[in-house]
Amino acid sequence: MAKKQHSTIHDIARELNVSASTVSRALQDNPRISESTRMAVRRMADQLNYQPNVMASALRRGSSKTVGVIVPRINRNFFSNVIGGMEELLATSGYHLMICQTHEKLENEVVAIQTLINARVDAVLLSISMETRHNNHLKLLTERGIRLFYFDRVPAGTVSGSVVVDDHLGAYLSVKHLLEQGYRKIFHVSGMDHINIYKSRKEGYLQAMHEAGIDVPQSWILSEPLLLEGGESAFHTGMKMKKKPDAFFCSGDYAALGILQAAKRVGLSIPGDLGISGFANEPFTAFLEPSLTTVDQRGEMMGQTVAEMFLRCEKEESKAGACKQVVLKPELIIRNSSLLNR
Amino acid sequence: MAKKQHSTIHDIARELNVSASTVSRALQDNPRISESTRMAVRRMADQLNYQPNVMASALRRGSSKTVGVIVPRINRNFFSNVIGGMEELLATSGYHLMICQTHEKLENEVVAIQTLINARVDAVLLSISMETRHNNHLKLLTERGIRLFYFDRVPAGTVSGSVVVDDHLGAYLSVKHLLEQGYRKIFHVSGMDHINIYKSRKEGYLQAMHEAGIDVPQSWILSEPLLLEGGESAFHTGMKMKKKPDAFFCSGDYAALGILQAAKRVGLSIPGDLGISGFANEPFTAFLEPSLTTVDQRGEMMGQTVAEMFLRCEKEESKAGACKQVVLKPELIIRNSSLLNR
DNA sequence: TAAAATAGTACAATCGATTGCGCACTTTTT
DNA sequence: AAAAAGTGCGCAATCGATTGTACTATTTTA
Repeated sequence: MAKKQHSTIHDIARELNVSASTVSRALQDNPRISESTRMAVRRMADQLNYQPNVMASALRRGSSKTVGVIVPRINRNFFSNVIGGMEELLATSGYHLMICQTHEKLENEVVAIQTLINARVDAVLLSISMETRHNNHLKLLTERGIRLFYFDRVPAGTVSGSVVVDDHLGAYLSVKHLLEQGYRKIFHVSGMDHINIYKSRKEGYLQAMHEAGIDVPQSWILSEPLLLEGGESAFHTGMKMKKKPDAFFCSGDYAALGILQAAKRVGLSIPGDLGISGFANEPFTAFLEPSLTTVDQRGEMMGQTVAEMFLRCEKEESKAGACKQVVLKPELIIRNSSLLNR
Repeated sequence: MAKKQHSTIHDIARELNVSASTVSRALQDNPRISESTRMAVRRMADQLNYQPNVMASALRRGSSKTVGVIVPRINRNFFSNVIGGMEELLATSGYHLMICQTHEKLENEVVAIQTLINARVDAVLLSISMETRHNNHLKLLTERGIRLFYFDRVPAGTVSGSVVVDDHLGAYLSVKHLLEQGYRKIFHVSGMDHINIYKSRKEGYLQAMHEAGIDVPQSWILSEPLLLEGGESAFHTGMKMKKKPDAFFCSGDYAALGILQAAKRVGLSIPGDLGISGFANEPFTAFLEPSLTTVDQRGEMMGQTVAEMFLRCEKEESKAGACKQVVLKPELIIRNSSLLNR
């Protein structure tokens, strides 16, 4: 089978006895081209099944119609939702996604940034890795005039465009709900403080507790990896204390699951003996027994919102820094793991 | 802040008083360039922080160092695992991923193909949508000399390079396990037959049943959408029959979950009264009560394998068609929903 | 009616890297 | 010592689209 060549504007030009520049302008609806030739060009273009070579045009104008996305892991429910949301919006505006994973390693993040710079992406949408504490590598982007937008995980002190969910509020609502159910000794399993989201969740927790007039001793806040094992370990730490918790608010669903499993193993009833709430609304939380109260982070909407923000900035030629910071409202999803009085 | 320009091979050439072509060749380790100039070029390159413009080189050589990936949905556990696997491998070889979703619509698949052609991707890795029954749109790819590899969902009669999991075997193992547990009237909730994976799973089911000397009437095979509701509906259909099922083998985990929930709602004990097994090893299956027996499809490995296949073909200049079809071994994960005699 | 404005195109340079061909010089072969 | 082979590099064309400038009619204005 002969390899069919892509046709170019020159092919169209030759067929029509005009110049390539005329074809180029006609296809861009440049007003300097007469209606008649514009039409002729269009007709010939799809007769030849012309498809513009994006690389040629990208090379010329310096913009690739591609945006880079950097996430810790693609195969994490939240992030794949975000990416899904982005793709939907950007695809309709003719943009492509280029996706990189950091696996929570700063080193990979640096490489990814470099890669995306080389690919001459028009913008980078980033959720920083756990290890990221400075932003020297991000300066490379702004130096090259590549817009940078953050979502979900934003480095401390960021003023540039970003979309996050109101973690503080999510935590606050969740803890308030636990308090309303009558729980008092609510412990908190937190992540690491230098990641904004975990810090905010902790603060939301503290605010709800303070408003309820409950003094939270340091010992109630357990900093653990937000995994099954972390939850398990937090559960046992809590249960060994003289003043045992009657509920746990976790900054992650897996940690909450770890607690739930550990609690059931030692015969505690949930929510009777122990209330539990998590964070993220992982798909499995709905199917646990009891089903797990959690906070939905609006992943898909977050993706759409960042994408929208980028598109708007692109149109208005404004800087990413000038774009505001959007804060989405999280949704508290009340399920059985915290529903005492019904 | 002045926008720092990317430096080019011409900048390097000027500094060193050599020609751009020499620089280009030096950077490619072309043997016709002397060791000394090669070194000088290298040194100057990173002194100027040179980064090749991939678009320029892509334009010239007609290859973009990018591969397109088309999946039904990014935010589905299995597919995000696959993509994760691909990314890992391809990134280390300097390839980028461009990702499109079809949302199971043929129409979107056609658009995605066209998009990827325009982006001049070096290859397309595809898992077809539910609606895809012909492959006219795929011919566009081969006509343009773009390699096409399939994973997981392969159109009937495909000979080109593909990676699938042995669905037949997975189903066979699963059903055999159910039989060993003593279940006999094992019903099957299947997907649609024109998708190879569902067809294979059904055949695996049938083979295991035949080998056990059990005759499977048509009525035992329930074709339902593989969702919660589909499972629920299948459960009720089965329970209304005079000869009720004592187990269900489902081609999807969500359908299995639907059955599990429906069964529990009517007071059936699992696995005592009813055995259940699913397919896909969704994360939630491990946390159900009882935990769900299922088949793992090796998503990450599948992604790595297709990526590897592409890289190999690329190196050997062989055609995708010449690449063999790899069949991965699935892993039966036995959990409590089917574990009778312990 | 001559000058000025406008419309519609074409020319040619450009984006940055790649590559076939050829030139000059050195080394090896006969 | 002349011919052949090899080495190291530069020239210039090329990939396909974009765009500033120039050019030729045609139309409008003074």
